[in-house]
Amino acid sequence: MIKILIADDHTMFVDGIESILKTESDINVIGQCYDGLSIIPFIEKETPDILLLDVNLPGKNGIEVCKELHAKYPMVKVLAISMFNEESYVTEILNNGAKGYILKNTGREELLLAIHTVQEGKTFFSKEVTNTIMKGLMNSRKNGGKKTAFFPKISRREKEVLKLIVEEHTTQEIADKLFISLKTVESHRSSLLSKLNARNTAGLVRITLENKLLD
Amino acid sequence: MIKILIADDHTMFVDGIESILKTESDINVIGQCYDGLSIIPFIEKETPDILLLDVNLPGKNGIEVCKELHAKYPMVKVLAISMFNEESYVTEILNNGAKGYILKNTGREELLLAIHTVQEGKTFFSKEVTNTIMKGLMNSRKNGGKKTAFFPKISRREKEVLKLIVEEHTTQEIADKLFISLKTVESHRSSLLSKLNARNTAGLVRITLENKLLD
DNA sequence: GTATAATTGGGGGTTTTCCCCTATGGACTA
DNA sequence: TAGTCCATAGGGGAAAACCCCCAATTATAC
Repeated sequence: MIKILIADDHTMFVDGIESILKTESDINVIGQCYDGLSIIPFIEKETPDILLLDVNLPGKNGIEVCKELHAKYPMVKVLAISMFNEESYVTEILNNGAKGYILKNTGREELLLAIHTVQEGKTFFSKEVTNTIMKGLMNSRKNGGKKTAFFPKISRREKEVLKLIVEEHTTQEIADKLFISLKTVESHRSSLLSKLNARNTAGLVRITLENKLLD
Repeated sequence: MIKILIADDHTMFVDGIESILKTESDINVIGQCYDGLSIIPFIEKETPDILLLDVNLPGKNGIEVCKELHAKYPMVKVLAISMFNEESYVTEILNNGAKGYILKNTGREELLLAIHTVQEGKTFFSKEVTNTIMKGLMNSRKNGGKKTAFFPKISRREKEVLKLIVEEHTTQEIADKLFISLKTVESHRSSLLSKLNARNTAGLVRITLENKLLD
């Protein structure tokens, strides 16, 4: 019996996968998570064999979850699911320990095949994803590694602050929401201005949206 | 027996909905379409009671399909499904004859409720969508019901100021560039804040970019 | 195991934004 | 012709953002 945990913020999608898997006698869905933050606590209570993990999750994104999970619970096999065949997503989550990557437009048969393949300790990718990985490898050989990173890495906390800035909150409001001092938020703001090379809040918001830094 | 046609390009999602609906004795899924172009031909052969229609479809998008369908086959009730609670999507597809709009993060129970409600000839919206519609209505009443602008009209000068704000210029710099007084620019800023219903510069920039107000 | 980075926080100050008020001339329009 | 919007501009004040300085603790990476 393969124990599976599903993590996706789209309820209807989670219900859908569950309905598909329910008909399989050797698969047991032991739980659902609708955001990134609840996954680790769930696994601390009950360990699944496979985690079906959406790459774009609210709270804490799939890549971060995968990283943490791979360190703490390496026996849990992560099968990443995503709407997008995005090179950056694929590469990053695979680098963080995911055993497979399938797209949301793959069918029932392929989903079951992916689950069984991953359960046997092998890796599984959708056909389209395989192509993407190939392209990625070729590019990285051409320019010798990382081609992205136009921006210095933004930390977890900075990203939280940035999100609230974009949502029109003032520094004081952000401090209250995050239970930290006004001065700390000002620190993060100033790091963000410097890292993103912005002159003011307007620039912060523009650069964030134009480069989809919060997705 | 309610006959349903599902149209969504994400196979896994289609399978999911189908699995959910299969357990209902009064619902019969008569077909699946994975792109916009195949929907009308299908309906010409076999007419469903309800079309579960994804707003973002390859080939021909959901809004166009809905429009054509509403003209040719008004008896088919369209229940729009989308990943996004986007005001423009919601308003447009409802203006083109859709009977309901639900998000992909609504659960199994709500999906069934939506189907039964629409089948009775009533309309159904997710809670979040209702709020979006309300906002849209308020805006469209303000500017006399024009469908293009969900925001009050922004004047030529205001647009110039807005552009410079997004480009990270301060009020003083904008005044110098446009050869007008600081106070005048402040006037325009404050009109913009009020018209776009923003709290601060961050909101101004976010709303501008999200709604492509400068294109 | 030692750098490096992240997170936290404070003092003190300047600049910018935001808000209230008023006001005038011109252009469009009901 | 009166009413409304637009663009212009100012006084005065409160709030927010931005800029230096600094420093402690904790992660994380190499």
